[in-house]
Amino acid sequence: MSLPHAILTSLLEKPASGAELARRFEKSLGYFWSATHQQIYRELARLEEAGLIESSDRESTRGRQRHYSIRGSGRAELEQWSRAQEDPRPVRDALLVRLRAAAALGTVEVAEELRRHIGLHQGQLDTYLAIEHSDFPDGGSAEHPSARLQHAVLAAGIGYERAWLAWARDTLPTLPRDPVRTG
Amino acid sequence: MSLPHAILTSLLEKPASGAELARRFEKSLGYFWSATHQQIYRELARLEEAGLIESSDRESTRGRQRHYSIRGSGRAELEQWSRAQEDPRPVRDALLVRLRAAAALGTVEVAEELRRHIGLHQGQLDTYLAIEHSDFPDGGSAEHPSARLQHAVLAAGIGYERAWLAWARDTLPTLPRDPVRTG
DNA sequence: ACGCTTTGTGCAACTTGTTGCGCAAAGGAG
DNA sequence: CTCCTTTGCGCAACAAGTTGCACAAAGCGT
Repeated sequence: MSLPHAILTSLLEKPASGAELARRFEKSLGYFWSATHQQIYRELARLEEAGLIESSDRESTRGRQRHYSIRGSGRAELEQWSRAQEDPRPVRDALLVRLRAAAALGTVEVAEELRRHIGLHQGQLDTYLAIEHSDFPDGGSAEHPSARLQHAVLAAGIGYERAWLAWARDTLPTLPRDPVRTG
Repeated sequence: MSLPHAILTSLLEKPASGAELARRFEKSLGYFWSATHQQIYRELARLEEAGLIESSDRESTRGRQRHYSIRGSGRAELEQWSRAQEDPRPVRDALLVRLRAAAALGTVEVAEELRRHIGLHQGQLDTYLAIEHSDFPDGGSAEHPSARLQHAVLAAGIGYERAWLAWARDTLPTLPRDPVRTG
């Protein structure tokens, strides 16, 4: 899939230890490709075995910090992957399955859960906007290409959350037994 | 996760064989929870073993069609699940990882791939709109609750694709080495 | 020096999702 | 009837993702 490539990307941006990578995946990269620390450690081991990355391997470092960096072959692999064609994966949203189940059952109240999700998505949107404000203070006009791409990635997240919220706020008042609200 | 519940939902809407379910997952349900036929068969076996569904089990039906329908306990399980709280899963979009890799590499042309994805998403949007046109001809005002929910689910897909396309068309002209285009 | 907590690393087991293949039955073409 | 394709069912193997636990080292308060 693309977890190894996400790790290579992060290591290319800056070398790091496994724990540091895990922290990055909690924040920036993980917003659109999440991973647990176990996934990361396993993948780091594979990448090192494949010769794409290297580590400060003081012998028998169990419990000690290990620092990884990308090698030339890793960069080449990443370059090839980022040029390749890969179709988008279908969306997966359990909430929509539940709405459909609720429609088929006819007896389930979903408004409250929808409101809860609105809060969560609003929080995510706020996070994105805060990052945009701090990392891309100008309107995006005078950035150099690399910053533009990073900004574009962030903009995708912002656009997604806004669309989700707009849908949810349109949908909420149409649900049965739910008072009409204006978002 | 929620594959079993997606199957229960589909069986509640209408009993079916495994192949019929697989076809439905290609179409409506699978737009927001996809599954291969092997996943479906495996899950049907588990659900039957758990007593949530039942099948026309003419003994040793290898190669023959087997018809499944939901039982009372299955409906109860589905009802409980659709009432439960479950947080949304983080987005996963490999294209965004690739954009970020391209930003870090600084040497990769991504405009063409982005254009290709625009075509794919536009196709998906068209599909959704065609379904909306045929299944929900009136503006959504006079529908009964169950149809409203189904329409809301479809609207989520439409909103998602539109947001994605808007983002992509904003992003495309800002990419390096790419002529400015108006969407 | 001694515990206690936090951080970093990792194993093991499990669940979920994917890919590739095989086989049985049905149905049309010759 | 026989061949051949399509449809439905399913196994086996694998890849990806998750959960729970364990253990070593470092930092910290006492």
